[in-house]
Amino acid sequence: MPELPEVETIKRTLEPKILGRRIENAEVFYCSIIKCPSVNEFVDKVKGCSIIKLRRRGKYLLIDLDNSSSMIISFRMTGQLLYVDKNNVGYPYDRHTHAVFKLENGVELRFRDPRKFGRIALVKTSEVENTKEILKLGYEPFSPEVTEDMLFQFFKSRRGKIKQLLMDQSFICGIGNIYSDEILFYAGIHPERTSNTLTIEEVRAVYNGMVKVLNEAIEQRGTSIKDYVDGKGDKGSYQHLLKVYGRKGEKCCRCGSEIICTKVGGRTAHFCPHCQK
DNA sequence: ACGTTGTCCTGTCTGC
DNA sequence: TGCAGACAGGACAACG
Repeated sequence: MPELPEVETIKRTLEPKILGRRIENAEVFYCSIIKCPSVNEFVDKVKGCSIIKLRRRGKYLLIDLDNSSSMIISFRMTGQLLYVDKNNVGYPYDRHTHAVFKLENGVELRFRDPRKFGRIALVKTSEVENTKEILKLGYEPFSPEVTEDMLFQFFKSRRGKIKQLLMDQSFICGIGNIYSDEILFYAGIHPERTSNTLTIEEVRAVYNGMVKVLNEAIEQRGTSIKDYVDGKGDKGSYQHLLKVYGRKGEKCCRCGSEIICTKVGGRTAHFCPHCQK
């Protein structure tokens, strides 16, 4: 679930709570969430370290520690990283809590994930950019290199469906199923349009939609449809502003036609058949 | 090189 | 009501 706006919100909500805090202990209850190294080694290395920096790359959250190692956290569909303060630290772990970081002053960071798809890797900070996960990421959507012209050239060079290209993390990272639908609605582009058929005007609309939708979603602190909550356990509110995602059968806010839902590359795609060509 | 499909999991929704 | 099956926001491997 967490796409760029959600991971950015998790980062922003955790930062003031955990920056500079020492990890006194760590416990892992579901071993598969630790991608590397071994669970024992992970716990040993993390123990006693202070958190010196939080970063986001695409949909990954990076937590730098003061022993020159970094956690690379992937939330996948249902992962959560929750700050638990002193008043709630006695609250028992539920069955979806797979790892706990006990911080100084008796507070905790709990990693929950009902679907168990989320992963945490621990690597040398200097090697973060060379890990398989991070290496394959393309541009950040707000990077200055991403421009209308750059998008136009890229779309021209490919023949995939526009929705799938927007979700291709090796091109632009951070956009998933929800925001690709919303961006394409904004742009008035059908999700199955072959990318090289887009005119420069249409690409401009996609670019503007990407910037607008992602910025608004960050402002609204993400989209909470099911599981997503930020680092403090609070829901976001962009779900109220979604125009097409999850609105199958409802009327398009622009033209009143019925929003429909199909599959594009195995993923659900919501769109207005009248507004999106 | 690219696109498609299956897999990892559990919770929830849909339809019979 | 109960239950089986479909389906879910992601990423990756295997295959054609």
